[in-house]
Amino acid sequence: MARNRPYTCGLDAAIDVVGGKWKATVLWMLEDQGPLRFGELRRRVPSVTEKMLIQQLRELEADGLVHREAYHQVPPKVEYSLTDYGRTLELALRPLGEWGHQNMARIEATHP
Amino acid sequence: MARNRPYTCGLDAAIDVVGGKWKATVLWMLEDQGPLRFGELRRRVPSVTEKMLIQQLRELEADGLVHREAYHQVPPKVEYSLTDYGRTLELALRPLGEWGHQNMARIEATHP
DNA sequence: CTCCGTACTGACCTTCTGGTGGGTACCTGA
DNA sequence: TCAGGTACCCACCAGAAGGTCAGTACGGAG
Repeated sequence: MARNRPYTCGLDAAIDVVGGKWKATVLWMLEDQGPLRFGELRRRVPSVTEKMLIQQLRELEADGLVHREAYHQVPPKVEYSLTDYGRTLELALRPLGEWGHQNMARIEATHP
Repeated sequence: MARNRPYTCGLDAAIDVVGGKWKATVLWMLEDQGPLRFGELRRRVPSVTEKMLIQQLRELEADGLVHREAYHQVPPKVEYSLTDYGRTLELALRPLGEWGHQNMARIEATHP
């Protein structure tokens, strides 16, 4: 995402954090469906590529929104979950998600 | 913004609409400071370029979020304001804006 | 002994966003 | 006559975001 510092308002900052193409979806999934393994997450967001999903997860992890738990097994197993901080973001995103849900038809119609 | 249809959740759709670099700020300004002329808007969002501001306004207008009122005068005068639909979006964005405001220090620290 | 599944990594390429620097038309005031 | 202010438009370009395709390590199944 294009950085825009210093932020003129909280909205800038928030969009900076959650503006990646898949981040909101990942946050949503992790809140909605509990901790998920990498592969599970991937299967739930069908059109995302592995590289993209990893990239977004790494960024979310670096921002402290997502926790990564690796189990040292073979085959490898890694679980992703929301941190408390991540949960506060998800909460703040709810109204926006509902807005999008309610207006989806209109958005699809007017938005190129 | 990168389109992501069909949307997997309302959040996708909403971010698609509001994800432009300056859109949230413009929405915010128009709600907060009433109808504004092009030049006023420009002065309130200092780092935006004219081209970008116009582009974002056009898109917001096409999405039905912003109303454009041109007065046929010389020198030209154009006023931008939120539509009712735009106001509902602004409302849905509030919690996110507050989240960003409250966590701005953390965001600036952890976010590259 | 080769193939499968897991969770990645890296090189490379394409698409899109945002930025620069020019130009337009019109009237006003100096 | 000529600069100044308004609200734009257009061609071009740089860099970031996103995508494709290949490859890695490890053990178990066949």
